[in-house]
Amino acid sequence: MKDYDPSRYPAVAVTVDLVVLTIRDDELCVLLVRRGEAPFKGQWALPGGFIQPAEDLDEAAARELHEETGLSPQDVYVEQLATYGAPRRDPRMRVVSVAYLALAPDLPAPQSGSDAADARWTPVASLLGRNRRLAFDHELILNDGLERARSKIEYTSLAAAFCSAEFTVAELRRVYEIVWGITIDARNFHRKATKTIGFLEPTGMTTTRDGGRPAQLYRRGSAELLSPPLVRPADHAHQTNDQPGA
Amino acid sequence: MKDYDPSRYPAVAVTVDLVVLTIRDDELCVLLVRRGEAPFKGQWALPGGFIQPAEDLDEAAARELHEETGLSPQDVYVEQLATYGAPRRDPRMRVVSVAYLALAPDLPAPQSGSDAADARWTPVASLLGRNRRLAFDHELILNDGLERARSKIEYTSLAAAFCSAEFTVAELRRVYEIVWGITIDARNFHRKATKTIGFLEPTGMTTTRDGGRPAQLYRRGSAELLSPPLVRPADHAHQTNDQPGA
DNA sequence: GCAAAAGTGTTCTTCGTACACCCATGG
DNA sequence: CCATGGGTGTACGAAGAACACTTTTGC
Repeated sequence: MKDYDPSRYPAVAVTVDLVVLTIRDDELCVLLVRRGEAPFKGQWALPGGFIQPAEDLDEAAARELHEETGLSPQDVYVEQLATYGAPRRDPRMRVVSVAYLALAPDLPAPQSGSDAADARWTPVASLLGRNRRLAFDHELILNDGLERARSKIEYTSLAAAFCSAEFTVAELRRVYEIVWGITIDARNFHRKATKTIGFLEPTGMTTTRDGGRPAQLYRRGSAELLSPPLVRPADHAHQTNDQPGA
Repeated sequence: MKDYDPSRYPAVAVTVDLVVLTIRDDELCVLLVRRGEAPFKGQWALPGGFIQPAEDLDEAAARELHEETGLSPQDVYVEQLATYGAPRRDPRMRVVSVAYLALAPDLPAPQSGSDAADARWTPVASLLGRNRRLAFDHELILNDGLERARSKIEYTSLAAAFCSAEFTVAELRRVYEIVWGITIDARNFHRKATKTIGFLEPTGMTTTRDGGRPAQLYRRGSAELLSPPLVRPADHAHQTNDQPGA
């Protein structure tokens, strides 16, 4: 960052794009918006927008998230994912996009969308062999976000971000099963989750909403990191760019 | 990314900054350059510079790395770290900086520096209680890079990126000991490292450069991910933003 | 031979997995 | 009283930690 000569450098626009994940009807879903203008008019894209002069990147992500979903940051886990800046990723001009990953519980209203014309929760499984691709390089960003989420619930307590404020051990286990696409022994999971200190905080209440014997209700505990982690079988490598934390 | 009205959005400059780490004389060191102009004139900063019109972010990082160290990307591991864009992090104008983490073996020439006036390998330990702070928010970026590196060598084979092309198990163990700041049982480490398939590739050669009985020389294996990982004791949380991979 | 580092074997304990079994509710 | 899911006990085997011990060099 030496001599800055504006004539040598083109105008660069900086945007934030959001990979907002939730679990609906036992499926992992991502929030997509339909583009109203060119380029990629009519195609689905990740929600996002330009950063504003006075806001930090995290603030821009929180603002966009609120505009698209009506959610405030305390209800949702948000972390920076990665930044994408290939020269021609947007045909109009040079756009560098800072992507964020957000994990939300199943939302009462699908999306309020004070802003976006058409926003929708889309099961990620339905995007795999799809004809209609996502706009820009959003498919790449989405895949990076998915891998980050899959890897991060191993060693952090983030899986609880997919659950509502009070949840049962079985509901938490369903999160792992859906995000990882595997089945987990309910009894061993129960033992491990309840014995990991700081992971689950008992409320003293019970529920029978899942049928059968009443289950204890828990809140998210204070622990950020799980040690030992909850490891998934070593079939797919966890390969992304997030270290634990952020 | 709806209506783009340039008048509503200020000019934004995008830079890449590099956290280049190596091990010299049994210390973890970072490459710093001394700033020749205001702001922060005379202070130490991470190397970096503006992105150019036709290059992707990764290319910009590789170019800056080559300019500062003379190293080409195949000698060094490089991955994107995170992006920093607080409104006034650079007093001159709005600058969004995409930070990269690079891990290099101990370099024959400290730095060639065809470009930077004054570049130096600085032990990170010497930066802790230091009076002279780093320029901009580079201390924050450096800390994020350090935590990423510490966490990433647990579950990837990246520790070998700190070693020269051919290395012994003991030299690899020293990397872990230095980066994590702990001591590791040499015998158990040897067993674990040599039995992790894809981690080490035997060359058939031996060396006595570390004294004692001759040691086998190995090359970096093909494995990116280590399973099971080499876990450090659970004192400090590994908290960053890198998932394995990248 | 002695120091120093490489490398192997063994023991102990901890932890994950599999699964038998009991508990508490709704219908 | 039976189906359903919640929750506990236990046995087996794999893997990590600690450390005794052997190997191969330089001096």
